[in-house]
Amino acid sequence: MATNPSSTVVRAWARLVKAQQFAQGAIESRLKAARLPPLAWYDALLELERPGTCGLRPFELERALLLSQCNLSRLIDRLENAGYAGRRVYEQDGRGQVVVITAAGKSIRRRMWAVYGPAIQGALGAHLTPHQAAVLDELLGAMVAKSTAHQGRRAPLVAEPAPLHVRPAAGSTNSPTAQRRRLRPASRRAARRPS
Amino acid sequence: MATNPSSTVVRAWARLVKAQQFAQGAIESRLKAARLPPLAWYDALLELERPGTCGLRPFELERALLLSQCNLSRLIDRLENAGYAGRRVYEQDGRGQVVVITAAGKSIRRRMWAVYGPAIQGALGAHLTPHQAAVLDELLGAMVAKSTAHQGRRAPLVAEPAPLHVRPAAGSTNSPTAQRRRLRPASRRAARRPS
DNA sequence: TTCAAATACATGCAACTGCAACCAATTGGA
DNA sequence: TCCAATTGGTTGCAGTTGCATGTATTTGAA
Repeated sequence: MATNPSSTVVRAWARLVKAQQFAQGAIESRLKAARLPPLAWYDALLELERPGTCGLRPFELERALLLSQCNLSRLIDRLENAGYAGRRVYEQDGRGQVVVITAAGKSIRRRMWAVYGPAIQGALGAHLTPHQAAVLDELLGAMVAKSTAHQGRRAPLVAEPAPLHVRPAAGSTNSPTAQRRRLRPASRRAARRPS
Repeated sequence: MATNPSSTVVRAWARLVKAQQFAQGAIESRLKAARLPPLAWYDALLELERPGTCGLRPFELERALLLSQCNLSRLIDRLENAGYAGRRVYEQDGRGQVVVITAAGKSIRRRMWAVYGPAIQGALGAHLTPHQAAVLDELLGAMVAKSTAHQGRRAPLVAEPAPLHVRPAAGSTNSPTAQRRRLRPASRRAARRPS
């Protein structure tokens, strides 16, 4: 376990970092140029839209997004201030919450995908043949799976990144079952339009 | 160019992000546990140690490390405050500087590698066969090369991540040719031990 | 029943990042 | 020669992250 990596593994690691930084930089700057929210918002909104309309507990989002608890809490703040998500009390456990996506959240996610999708293609897809993409996908998938299973000290991580990106998401915007029992501190930061 | 990516490419992208985050998190936390500086310091010190003892201009480091200029300036501040690097005036151009690594910098880089190397192996190498590692390395290398060549609007990026990691680095710590003409503002932030 | 431990989430603080603005030296015409 | 444009680097500010801590609720065992 404490052995040194081969030079191939080291080079692969260096390139993994560079490739990710490069692609993320390009994507992030395209979103910014379109005056859209950052990537992290998209990921969160996508997760929230995924499981029907029931919403997600913050700690579930935390694992799905690989975020620390405190940062997730503040990300939800921002989404809430922007009107893209809302907090509901979790009836079965007074400590807990359920985070739900709003209609505006669904809308902005779709608008982001219109930029995000082509940006992925430009940063990754354009440089790979379909076969290369499949091989890369397989290798990285195996790595992620082993990482989460093996040394999964932080969190189990979401099982699959999953390709879902545009979906009807049948159901009403607000869950009628959540009765809004008022959330605890509620001393949230002042709202700021993401403009 | 504005086309949508295949679902395979999207999944590969999602996994690229997860794999990188996971590995980086694991590595970073191992360094922290060993009370060593963060990864970014290592990368910078490695670049500084690479080209003989002549040092590097900040804008060269900027491209090598994929950092913005303002952030690099502050990273150099931190390295300087920690005693791991120094600024020298660039005689041929009064605006410019040359950043050089100190003996302490070389020493800490080696101590970091003792943790960093095994951490790479644990986060990446342990999950890949040698053949898989070679394939991943190839694919990512091609991607990085195409990215930098194609839409290289930010910077040319370093040609090769290069495996060099433990090296004699023959030469004195301080270049005897730099005459220390005093650097401009010099109103640096107060030194803080990285401890 | 009661209370310590665990869980779910929030927040103060320091550090780090990106953006925009800035200053100084150099270059390149007119 | 002179001055506008460019290049090299720094800094103020606002926003984001990590760490440690705090608070409310629930669980579990005596």
